[in-house]
Amino acid sequence: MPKRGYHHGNLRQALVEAALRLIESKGPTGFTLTEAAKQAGVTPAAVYRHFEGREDLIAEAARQGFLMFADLMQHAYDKYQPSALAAFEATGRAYLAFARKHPGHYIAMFESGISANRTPELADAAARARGVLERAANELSKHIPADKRPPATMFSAHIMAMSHGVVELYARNAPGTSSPYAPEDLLESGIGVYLRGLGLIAPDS
Amino acid sequence: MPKRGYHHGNLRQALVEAALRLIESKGPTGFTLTEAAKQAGVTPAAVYRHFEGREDLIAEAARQGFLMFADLMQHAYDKYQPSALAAFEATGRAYLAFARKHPGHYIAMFESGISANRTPELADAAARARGVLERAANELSKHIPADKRPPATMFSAHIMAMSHGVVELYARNAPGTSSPYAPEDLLESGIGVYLRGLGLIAPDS
DNA sequence: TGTACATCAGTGAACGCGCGTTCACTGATGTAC
DNA sequence: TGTACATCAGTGAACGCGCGTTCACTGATGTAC
Repeated sequence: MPKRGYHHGNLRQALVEAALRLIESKGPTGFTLTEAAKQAGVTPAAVYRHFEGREDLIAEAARQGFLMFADLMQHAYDKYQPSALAAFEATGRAYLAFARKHPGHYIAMFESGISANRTPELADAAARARGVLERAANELSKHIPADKRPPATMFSAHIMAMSHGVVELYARNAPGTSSPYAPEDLLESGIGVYLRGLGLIAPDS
Repeated sequence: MPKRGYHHGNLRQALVEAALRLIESKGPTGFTLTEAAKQAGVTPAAVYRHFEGREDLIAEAARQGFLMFADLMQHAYDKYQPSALAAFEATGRAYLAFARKHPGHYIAMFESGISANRTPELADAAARARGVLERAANELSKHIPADKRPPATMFSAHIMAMSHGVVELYARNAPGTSSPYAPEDLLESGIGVYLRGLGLIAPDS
């Protein structure tokens, strides 16, 4: 962390990290260019050497998030290969694990109001994450008879929806909204029922 | 709409409605006390005759939303009785219909950062909405053999998660994030697979 | 019906604040010779 | 190695803005007699 001297060293990334910390602790609304600059030990004006403005900084945080997200899911998937089922389930668990471990990134990606199509770089990163889950769904769906197989994109959309819903409704919020179930259990059991519905798990287990 | 004269007539509700319009068009972040007052044809200071402040106004909008939400789901449920299955599916459709028809309310309820436990009134309204879905889930789960029946609260949590996820990921956003599927189809098919997984729909249909 | 009065919903001016952004600048760093 | 110079990352002051909130006030409305 070369900070001595007039120049910062790696201000761009320091700003992204400060932004992530702020987004995590204050929500996307509470995040402020000025505050991020202050946390990075720099004047607000310095931010404009590295980003076009506030939104651009959030977008970069989101982009890095999508890349990590994709890597994490890919890694989980690979680890449980060659079982398409186990690998798929691991991918689902990785979804929630990412949201828990990197809430700042998650919020920047999904709750900041930044469109995933804001820049080509951001769109690419988002598509890469989506691609991991879709490939996992695609592999898994080969185990369903072709005539009763839903499209893999629909299938993965269902899983993303349930995962995102669990994160938003049950894994966020400190107090109060408590459900009696741990988010992990909720998601795991929900995906289990769903996969049983697709005939991928034996009906009685 | 009695507006003539010095007094407004029904400023409290006019402010809630202005807030809903603003939240819908600008997001929870874009919503402003000052702007809501202006839209209601009134000085910002007048708001404080009816609400404690900005958050309190949003909370009231959310409260009204939860009540409407509960009514809408209850109505859908009643309409398809006595078939527990049809009634449950109708309730799921009502979820999405509400989110689509009343985006301002939906955002105030789920995306504004207002805790559902902020006031007893708000908590009651939220609990009432949750209760409708849980009763529907409970009725339906009676059709599952007791030994392989998941708790109705978990069951309804799964459905809420998937519904909320579909709303957030596929039913919001004007451009870009387009999935190839209509949110209604996505949710209906997702719930269908899920219910099949519970053994509530014949495995081959 | 008419008058006196209490209530209280809304006014308007003011506040302090932190925001995002701009600008001309400065001085540390890296490079060419 | 030493000097001259170009680059460019960060400064600091300033901007205009709209925010949420407060306050003493005013005047329309409703009520008692």
